[in-house]
Amino acid sequence: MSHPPKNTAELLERCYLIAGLTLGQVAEQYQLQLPANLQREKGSVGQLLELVLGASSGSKAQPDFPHLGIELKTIPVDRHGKPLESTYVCVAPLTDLAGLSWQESWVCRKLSAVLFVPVLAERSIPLAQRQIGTAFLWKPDTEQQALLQQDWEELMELIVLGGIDQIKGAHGKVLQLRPKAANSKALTSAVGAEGQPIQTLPRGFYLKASFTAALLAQQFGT
DNA sequence: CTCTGATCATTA
DNA sequence: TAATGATCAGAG
Repeated sequence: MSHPPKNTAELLERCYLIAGLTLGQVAEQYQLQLPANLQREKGSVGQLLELVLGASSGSKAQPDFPHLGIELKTIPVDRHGKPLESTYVCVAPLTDLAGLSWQESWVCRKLSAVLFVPVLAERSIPLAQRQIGTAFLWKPDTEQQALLQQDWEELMELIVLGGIDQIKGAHGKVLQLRPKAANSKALTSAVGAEGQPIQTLPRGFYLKASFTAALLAQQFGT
């Protein structure tokens, strides 16, 4: 629907044009149907925003705005601006990990520049009435970068050493590893405790809600 | 199946 | 009620 934005300024300009509007108003402008609820099409809000802002990558494993190196994330918030959910980052690689460094990891690359679009998303509010907030571009500062790197290295070390099935969502301070699959029967290859190949649930990296809460507070003030 | 977009729903 | 583990839809 929208052309990809030429530069960051143009992207932010588009965000400001929709800030304050409801999802229903934006869907109407683009003549799109919103699902009755998110129980089935959980990703529809993100996909609507991708369309409106001109993201081009679809389901490919690369930033939403490749030319700008920017990743788009809608973030559901309550009336106080607190995140209601953790934020998915990317799938976790479980094999062929030799020599993979933080700097070249997908987590580091995707999080180098993230356009967060807050959406008021308390469950009591019908989807069409949910209001889009003021987007902001986040780049991790030195401290945030260090926290992310620490968690990533700890989690990856466990994966390399065959400890993936011991990893719980509670691991990590700001980054967590959780299932990322169609259901609990989906399987992918990984490394077992004895170094042998095993089948396990696919996992993804997520930013904990407490971390994104801090980013929102940093942006908008407590 | 893998990866994208995420939120749901049960547990602790 | 927050957090963890489970799940849904679409593109490729």
